[in-house]
Amino acid sequence: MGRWEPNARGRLAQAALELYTEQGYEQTTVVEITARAGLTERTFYRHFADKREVLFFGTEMAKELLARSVAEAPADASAMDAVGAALEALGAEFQANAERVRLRNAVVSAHAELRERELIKLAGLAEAMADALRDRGTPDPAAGLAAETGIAVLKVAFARWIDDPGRPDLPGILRASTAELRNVLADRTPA
Amino acid sequence: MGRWEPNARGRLAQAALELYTEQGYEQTTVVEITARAGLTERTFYRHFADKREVLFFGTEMAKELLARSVAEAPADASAMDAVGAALEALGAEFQANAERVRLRNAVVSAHAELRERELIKLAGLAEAMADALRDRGTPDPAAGLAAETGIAVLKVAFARWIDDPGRPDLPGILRASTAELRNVLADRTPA
DNA sequence: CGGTGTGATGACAGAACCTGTCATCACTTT
DNA sequence: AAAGTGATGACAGGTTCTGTCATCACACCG
Repeated sequence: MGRWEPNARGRLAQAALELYTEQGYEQTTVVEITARAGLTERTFYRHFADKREVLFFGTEMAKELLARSVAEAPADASAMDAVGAALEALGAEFQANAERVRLRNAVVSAHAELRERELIKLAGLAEAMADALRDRGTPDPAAGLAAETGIAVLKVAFARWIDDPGRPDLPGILRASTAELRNVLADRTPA
Repeated sequence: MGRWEPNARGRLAQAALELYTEQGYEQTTVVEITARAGLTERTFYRHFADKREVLFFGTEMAKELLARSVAEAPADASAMDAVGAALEALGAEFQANAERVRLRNAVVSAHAELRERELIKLAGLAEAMADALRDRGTPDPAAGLAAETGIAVLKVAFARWIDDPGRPDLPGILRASTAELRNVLADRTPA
């Protein structure tokens, strides 16, 4: 449907990531982004709530993936096992797009503003998992605890995945981190 | 030492909390805050990095309290026990200033911008605990996991404390939540 | 006692972010 | 062919935040 070039949203996101990477987030103005995408500043704000949001396109998809994975876990799986399965599904997705994920992460982690936005998105993911757990019968506060703890594991595992390009198996790191956490909680800190 | 009225920083923080409470965060401009404090806009930004930061005065103190509590935990305490002790110390502090904490929380939780800032502060608290754990010999990734998980417990327990004014014992809620988490991780979801 | 810092503040300009509002225009529907 | 729709452009304007220079009380120093 288009009098105009198609996919304005995608063009804006693409232009933004390029410019943020090329010359830095703070050095890039919204006008520059829209100029590269062949649009005007006002239109940028019709597609994205603010200058940060353009980098968090995929969050909604991640949320759905986590919620669906929790919902589809075997009925006899524990809450934490359902969360673990969801995390591994998301980890596999990250790994399948490793290059883009790493590039985006480099931009985000370099700017406090963007890290803040990332954290609230992660909180949203936790909330989605908690809701899905409650739907399958997990009571409170266990649902919230399992979900928040899952995000804590995701943070730690993701950081290790980023730091160690030689170990590309993110789902494996997630599984290992969860196991490690069980040890930590069980009071047997490993050597 | 002053040609000017003393404690400009405190006056600004006080005026800001008042105005945010009276008329809302978004409806309050920095100029209004400085007018009430008898200063100019430019001076506000000499004391606080931005309009949000003025609400996060106490974070540095909380960070020190957590780090100190972890460091001072018995040498034979596990990582998670040290984290638990630190959380309870912070919880006691919150409870001792319950009114102010609740008031501030009402403002923060009503605005996404402020929740973002809160989350990055919480991440800073986790980092401080992780550092303190490493100092006392906890290896990675256990240190990061224990710290991040501790913050996850804090979030859940704090929310319960806020939601249920009839149950004022935050340290107790923290201890119970940690115990509950051990159950969740041990795969025995309670009735 | 007078000169010279020093440090916090004021004054002012200006860039960038974000919003409200109305006009435009191709395409669709009736 | 007329009316409707939806995305975009154009423009004005408020707010946040920064850079820069001036001011002024106090401290220190000779």
